[in-house]
Order: sequence, then C-alpha cells, then structure tokens
Amino acid sequence: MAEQGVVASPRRRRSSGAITLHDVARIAGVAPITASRALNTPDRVSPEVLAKVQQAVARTGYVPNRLAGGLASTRSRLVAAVVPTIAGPVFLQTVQSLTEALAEHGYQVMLGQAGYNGTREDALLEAIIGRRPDGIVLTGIMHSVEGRRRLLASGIPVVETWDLTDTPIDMLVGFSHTEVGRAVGTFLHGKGRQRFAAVAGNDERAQRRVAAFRARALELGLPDVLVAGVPAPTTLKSGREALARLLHGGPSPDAVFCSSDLLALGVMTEARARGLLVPGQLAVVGFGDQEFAADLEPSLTSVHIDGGAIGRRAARFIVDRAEGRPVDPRVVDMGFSIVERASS
Amino acid sequence: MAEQGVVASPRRRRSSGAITLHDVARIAGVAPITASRALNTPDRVSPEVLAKVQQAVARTGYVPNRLAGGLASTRSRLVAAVVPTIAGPVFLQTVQSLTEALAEHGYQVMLGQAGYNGTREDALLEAIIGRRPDGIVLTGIMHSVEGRRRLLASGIPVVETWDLTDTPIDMLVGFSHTEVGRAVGTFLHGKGRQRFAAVAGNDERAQRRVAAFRARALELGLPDVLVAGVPAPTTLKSGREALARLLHGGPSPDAVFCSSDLLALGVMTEARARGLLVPGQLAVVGFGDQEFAADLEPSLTSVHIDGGAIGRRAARFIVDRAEGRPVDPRVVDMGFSIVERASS
DNA sequence: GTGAAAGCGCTAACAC
DNA sequence: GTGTTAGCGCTTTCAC
Repeated sequence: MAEQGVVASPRRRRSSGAITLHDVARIAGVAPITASRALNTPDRVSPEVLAKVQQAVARTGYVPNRLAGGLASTRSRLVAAVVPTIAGPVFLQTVQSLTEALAEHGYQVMLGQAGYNGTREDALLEAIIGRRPDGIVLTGIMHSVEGRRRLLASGIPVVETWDLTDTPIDMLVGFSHTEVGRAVGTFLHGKGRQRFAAVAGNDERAQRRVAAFRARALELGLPDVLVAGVPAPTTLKSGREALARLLHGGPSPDAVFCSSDLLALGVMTEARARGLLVPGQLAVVGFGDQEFAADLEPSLTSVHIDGGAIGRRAARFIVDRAEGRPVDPRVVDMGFSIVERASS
Repeated sequence: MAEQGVVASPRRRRSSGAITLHDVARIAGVAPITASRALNTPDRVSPEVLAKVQQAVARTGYVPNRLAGGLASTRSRLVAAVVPTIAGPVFLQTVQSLTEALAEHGYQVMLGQAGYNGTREDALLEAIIGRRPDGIVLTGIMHSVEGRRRLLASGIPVVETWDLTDTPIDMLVGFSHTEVGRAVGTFLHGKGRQRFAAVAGNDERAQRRVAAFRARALELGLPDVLVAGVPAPTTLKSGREALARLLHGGPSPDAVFCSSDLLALGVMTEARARGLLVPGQLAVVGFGDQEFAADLEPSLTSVHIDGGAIGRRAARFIVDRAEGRPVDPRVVDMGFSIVERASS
C-alpha cells in the first residue's frame, strides 16, 4: 500500500514527443552511448553495430537534438555573424561564403543585425552570448569599449573582418582601409587627374579611406579634396545628390572616389543627366567591385575586395579554434586591388 | 576510510565555467527556480527577491544559457530563415525585417541557404530540424515533395513567403505571381505597347509571372511574347545579354518585362549602348522595386513588393504560434502594385 | 510567493 | 568496442 502510494503518480513531464537517441538505441539493441558513437565517431564502433544503428535511424527518421548535444558537449556548432544590416549589399558575399563554409563542417550561422549606430548592440550581444556560439564573426561593424569587454569576457572566439586594426579582440581577417585610400589617390594621380573629390558614407571605415585619400592628395601636391558625406547605408540616390552638391560650389572635380559601387552608379547617373562626360570630364572610382560594376556603361573602375575569401577564411579560423587546432597567425591581410575599367 | 575511498575522486566533468543560474541564486540567497522566475516572470516574484536577483545578475554579468533553457522548455526561440542565397538582393528586406521583428520578441534567426537547384536541401533540413527551431520561414525557394514531407513530419511551424500556392505546408504570406504577370501585360497594353518581350530568370516563380504575362498578351490580341531566359540569380550582365538576344532575331519589341530590377537595369544599359531610346522605343518594367529603381535615369517602372511587410507578417505568424495564440487566417495575400515611372 | 525534485536529450568520464 | 553513471544548465511539475 505504502509502496503503491509512492509509485502511484510519477511526476511526468511532457517531452517533445520526437524520436530520441534512446529510441534509436533501443531499436538497434545497443546502449544510448553506443548509438551516439555510431553517429558521431563511426570508426570507433563495430561495423555490425554501425549498420544496426544506421538502420534504426533510417527507420525512425531520427534527427539528433543539437540543443541537447550542445549543452552536454559545450559545443553548440552555432556561429554568430554580425553585420550592420543584411540589406546592404556589401557584406553579402562574405556572409554567404561564411555560411556555406561553416555548413560544410556542420556549423549553422545565426544572424545578428547591429544597425549602423550601435543602439541595439547590448541586447544583441546578450542574445548572441546566450546561445553559447562556438564563434562570433563581426563584419563591417564598430563596437563600443563595453561591447569589446563583454566579448572578451565571454571567452567565445571572435573574428573581426573587413578591417585591419592594431588592437584586434581576437582574430582578424581584412585589409587596410588606409592603404585603399592611398592607392586610389596614387592611381588617379597617375591618370593625370588633379582635382579630387570623394563621396563617402558616414561609417568609420569609409571615413578612414577618405582621410587617407585626402592625405595622399596633399602629399602629391594636389588641391584639397572636396568631400560629400552621405548617410550609411549608401544608396544610388545619395550618390546622385552628392555629385550635385560637389558641382554646386567651387571648381569642378575631375575625379571622384566613392565609398561604394552603388554611390558610384549614382554619381555616374547624375553626371549623365547633367551632360557631364565620364570618364572624359570626370573619372569615377567605386569601392567593393560588386558584380554589376564591370557591366555598367561605362564600366566602373572599383576597388576589389574578395568578400567570399574573407568569409571562408573567417570560417576556417572558427572551425580551427573549435576543433582545438592552433590558430597562427591570428591576423590575415587579404589585401585589395584596383580594377581599372572605363570610368577612369 | 571506506568513506574516504568513496568520496576521493568524484567523477568530475568540465563545466563551461560560465556563471550559471545556480551561482546567481546562491548570491541572491534564493533557490535556483526562484531566480529563474525573477528573470522570466518577474511579476510572480516579490519585489525584494526581484531586486536581489537583479543585483546578483548585474554583479556577475550572468547571461542565461539558452541552449539549456531551450532543452528544458522545448522552446528554442530560434527561427530558421531559408533563402536560395543571401547574396541575391531580392529577399534581403524580408530577411532584415524578419530578423528585427523576431529579435524584439527574443527570437534569433538562423540562416539557411538552399541554393537555386535544391542540391543541399536534405542536409539543410536536417541541420535546421536538429536545432529544434520554433519556426521555419521559407523565402523564394521551392521544395521537393520529400522536403515538404519532412517539414510536415517535424511538426515545426512553417511560413512560406513570396508566393501564394494552393497547397501551403502550413502558413503563407505572399502574393500571386500570376496576377503580377497579368497586371503588367494589362499595364503595358494600356500604354499602347504592342510587341511584348520578357527577360526572366529560370526560377519557378519568375516563370509563372512570364507565363501569365504571355497569356495576357494573347488575350489582348497581341503577338506572342518573345522570352529570353537567364540563369538565377539574375545579374546586370545577363540583362544586357538578354536584350542583345531579343534584338537579334525578328521584329524588335517595344516593351520588356524583366524578372528583377537588376535585369531591367541591364536592359536599359544595353539599350543606351545601342542608341535605343527608353521609353521612346522601348518600355522597360522591372520587378521588386528595389531602392535604386526610382533614381535611375530614366527612373524605372517596377512591380513593388513590400518585402519588409512580408518579413514582419511572417514573424508575427511564428511568434503567435509559438506563444500558443490562434493563427487565423493562415494565408495572407500581401498584394503588389505597379509603380509607374519614366521607363514606361 | 517560494522551493524540492525530476528530467529535457545528449555526451564526458570512467570502467571493463 | 561497449556500457554505466553522472551530469550539462535550465524549467516543469508538484507541494507547501
């Protein structure tokens, strides 16, 4: 009687109802851990057991619960990718190749949108860290000192991309924005241009490119660079408006360096609407070398960044770290190149 | 002695080392479950306890482990967003607003890239289902019968977007591609155009738009529509090439319906290079009404789709379902509109 | 309003 | 090569 009282109403909990590793193991006639090994490390299990487990999996349609696996192994196989906004086309190639490369190794990408002004940064970091990702890839965003501190404190591997800073949080794969600005200055000067202008989004990296472009112009003995600032994310429209502003006051520039290809397209569109010849009266240089740049009329000279390679490299950093391989060096300069086309 | 033997080397497991709810509870002087309630349902806890727990959280920098929470509650607060590829600009607005809207409710988005040919579909579904997301949002992708079956079997809420099909898997928010094709046909006919052509990516939805466009032309007593097919994802380049092909054989069209704005830009670019006047000799209509369409020269007439609204609606579907609210209706037609601009 | 116990589904650690 | 045991860090269930 007493016994019955104890056993009577066992504390039951609603389970998810899905097939579990337990079920698979029972059907295969082995212990759960053996089934686990058959799935994760098949070479450490006898061929017969492997076959039986695989059959059971096929019969039941079992899909391992990665939440449970991640909790038990402290390896979530989740990687956070943080961008200002996914709607800007600049970093898409990087996100795409990052996602693909990680998927090949069994990792999933979680998307984080930080915005351009850093308002949501804190909530975003909390949401990300709470998932215990095996890595965080930061692309095209700045982070506050506080954010940096939290990332460091979390102990999660971090890859910063699309930049080369002196004080990386952890790992870094990018290129020098300063060198880009200098190189474009040198390039345009080599083409005989004299009166430089720039159209730049108000994000920190674009500003750094422009500052270097300007410094290079001064070095070369050219007049000061006219700069038209536009809000980020950059658009075709703001490119058009920026050229209008540049032409409004003072001497007309004969070369414009734009902080994105979309801006450059805007500048070329506006130039055409005004009867200004490109490249005859105005050379235009873009940044990013988006797929459309080569096929514009005239085709657009642009600074080529291999966004796909950056994503793949970042994926390798994360996977290496997650699997305990040594990561050295932790900073990779992917460089850039100026692709010369008709617009200059 | 015996006792010592028993206690001596307890089976120790390396924990993640991070602060846990246990730690917070200990510091606050309450039971773990109480600390949990203070964080998740603060109104069911006394003000003093709440304050103590919040203090402990602040002092320790505690970030809840959502893997553990998800496992225990069978609510992962993860939502999978599946697109053909993130690098095509068409669905970005949808992904962006989906991510934002979900983030406001504490949900994270996991990115899945299905490709345009469905090769990776199976592995992708397995990866997604393994994370036990609270919802799956499918955007711009077709799925095999087998994929459909697996999704259904998983029991996970599914929202299909950017289409209106007769046999939704679960929930649906989109518009009719057939209606789009018909409407564009009617529109161009109203502008006095007679010889229609179309440039279309080889994805199923674009094909449906073109088929309806063609059918509408026949209804209107117009000659058969010339169609130039291009591979997905669509590019400016393939737009240029497509127009070249269209002009090559037979009578020149006086109107082209393109399956993306980028294709339309390609068509306009090629037209200009050939001295063909837009809209004088050729009317051009795009699809998607991307941000740049309005500011092209000439500005581009395009079919406007409110991708942001689609994403937000999909987010609401998922959140409602996850919180147990009734979802009715399960199919929402977001409609579309033709934005008339200079190119037609 | 608060707590004790049990367990979500998996894997690490240790045995044999 | 296989199994036993004990958690991973949280929340549900039940009790007071």
